[in-house]
Amino acid sequence: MSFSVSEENYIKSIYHLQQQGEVVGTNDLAGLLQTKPASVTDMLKKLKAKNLLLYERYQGFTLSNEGARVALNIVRKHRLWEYFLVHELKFGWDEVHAIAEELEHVSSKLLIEKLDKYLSYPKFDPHGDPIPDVNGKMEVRKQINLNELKLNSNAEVSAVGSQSTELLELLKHKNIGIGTVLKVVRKFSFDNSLEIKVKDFPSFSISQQLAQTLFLKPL
Amino acid sequence: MSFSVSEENYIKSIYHLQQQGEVVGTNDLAGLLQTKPASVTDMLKKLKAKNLLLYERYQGFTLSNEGARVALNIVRKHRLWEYFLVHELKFGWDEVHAIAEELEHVSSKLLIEKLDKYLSYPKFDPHGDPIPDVNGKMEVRKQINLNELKLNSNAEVSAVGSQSTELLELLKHKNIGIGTVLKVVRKFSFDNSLEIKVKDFPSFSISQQLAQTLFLKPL
DNA sequence: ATAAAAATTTAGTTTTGTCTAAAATTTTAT
DNA sequence: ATAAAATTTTAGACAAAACTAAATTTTTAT
Repeated sequence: MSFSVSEENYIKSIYHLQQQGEVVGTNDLAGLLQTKPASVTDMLKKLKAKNLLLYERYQGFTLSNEGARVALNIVRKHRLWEYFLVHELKFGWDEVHAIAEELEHVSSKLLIEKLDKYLSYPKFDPHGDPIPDVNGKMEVRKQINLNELKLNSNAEVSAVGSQSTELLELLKHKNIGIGTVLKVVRKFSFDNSLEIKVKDFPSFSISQQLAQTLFLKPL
Repeated sequence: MSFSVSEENYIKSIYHLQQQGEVVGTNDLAGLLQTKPASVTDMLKKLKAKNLLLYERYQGFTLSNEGARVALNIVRKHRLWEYFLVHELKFGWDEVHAIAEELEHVSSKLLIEKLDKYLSYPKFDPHGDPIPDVNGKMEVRKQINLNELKLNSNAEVSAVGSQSTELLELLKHKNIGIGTVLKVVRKFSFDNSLEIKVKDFPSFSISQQLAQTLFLKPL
C-alpha cells in the first residue's frame, strides 16, 4: 500500500499530536496542517476507509495499528534525512526540517535501508529525537530540552548545552545545576521566556536562549 | 517560480525528446509520460501560459529559454542524486533511475548545492551522462555510437542511450558498463549485428538495437 | 437544565491533472 | 488534388484535495 503526500502528512501530524499526549481534535489538526477543519474531516473519512484511523464522526479519532506503523516509517525517514543533512551535508540543525519534510515522502524502502547503513544506524536525530528502526522500535529519549517541557511537570536537569563561563555564571546566579528539579509554571509567547519554579525557592524567569541550553530528564 | 511535479515531468520529457533530435509531437510526449495525447495538450497550454514553452496549436512546440533553464535544473538534480546513490549508497547503476525520478523533485536549491559540493562536483553521472552545473553548463563528451566504431579500434563505453530496466538488465548480463573497453571484431550485414571483444573475455554478439544505445570514447 | 459557545460535519464549489469521445487540422498517399 | 490516415485539439467528466458557508452535534457555562 502506498499513500499520497497529503495522506502521509495527515498521518504524521496525527501521530505527533498524539505523542504530545493531547486529546487530538479536528481543529488541532487543521491548525498544524495549515488547513481548514472541513478539509480535515474529508481526509479523516478517507484515512478511516483505508484502515489507518479509528474514527467515528463527532467522537474523535486515533491511529490504527497500521496507521501508527505508517507514521513511524515516515518519522524514521524524516529523522534519517535530517541526520544526513546535518552530519554529512553540514547543514545547521535549524535549517533541515523543511527539506526533510520533502525528502520523507520519497518512497523507496531500499533507499532508506541503504541510507541508514551509510549513516551507521544513528539512534537520534540532530534535534535529539529518536530515530525508529526498520521495525518502528526506537530508544526512549532520556533528555528533553527545557523548551519542550510540559507546563507544571517536574524534571531534573541532566545536561547543559555548553561549558562557557558566561553560561555557568548565569546558572550559578539562578541556582541551577545538574540534578536541580524544576518545573515550568508559565510560558510567555511574547519572548518565549519561561517562569520556572524550583522547590523551596521563589519562582523566577529564564530566557528562551537559556532554556535552549538546558536538558532534563522528566520525572 | 516553482512548478508541480507534473509540470516538471513534462518539461523534463520535452527536453529529453528534443535532445534526441526528433521532431517532438504530442503523441511522443504522451508515450514517454504514459498518458494520453489529450492530457498532453492540456499541459502544453499551461506551460505556454507560464512562458516555459513556445507553442501554437497544431504547429508544434519547443521549450523557451526559461523552459530549458528549468529542464536543465531538473536534469542536474536527477544526475547528482544518481551519482550519490551509486557512489555513496552503493546502489547498482541500474537501480537508481526510479529513485532519482522522485528525488529530482525535491525543491531546495541549497540542498543541491551542498550535495554537489559533498560529491566534489562530479561531471558525469553513473550512466555517463553529463551533469549540468549550477548555471546549466555541462561538458560535452565526444562520443560516438557503437554502430559508428571502426573495426578493431578500442573504445571505452561512456554513456547508454536509455535508462530502461530492460536495457540495463541486458547490459548487466553482457558485462558491459560505463568504462568497459571493447572493440568490434566483425560486422554482419545480414542483421547488422556486431561481434564484440572485451579484453580477457571470449567475444560475443550484440544486436543492432543494443549497439544503437551504446556510446563510446575512442581511445 | 438549557442556552450559548465551540467543535465538527455536510453540502456545494474550485483547482489540478487526468480521462473518453468527438471534432478539427495536418499529413500522406493515390 | 483530394480522400484517407494520422495527429492534435476541444468538450465534457471525474477524482483528489482543498475551500466557504451553513448545519449539526457536543461541550461549557450559567
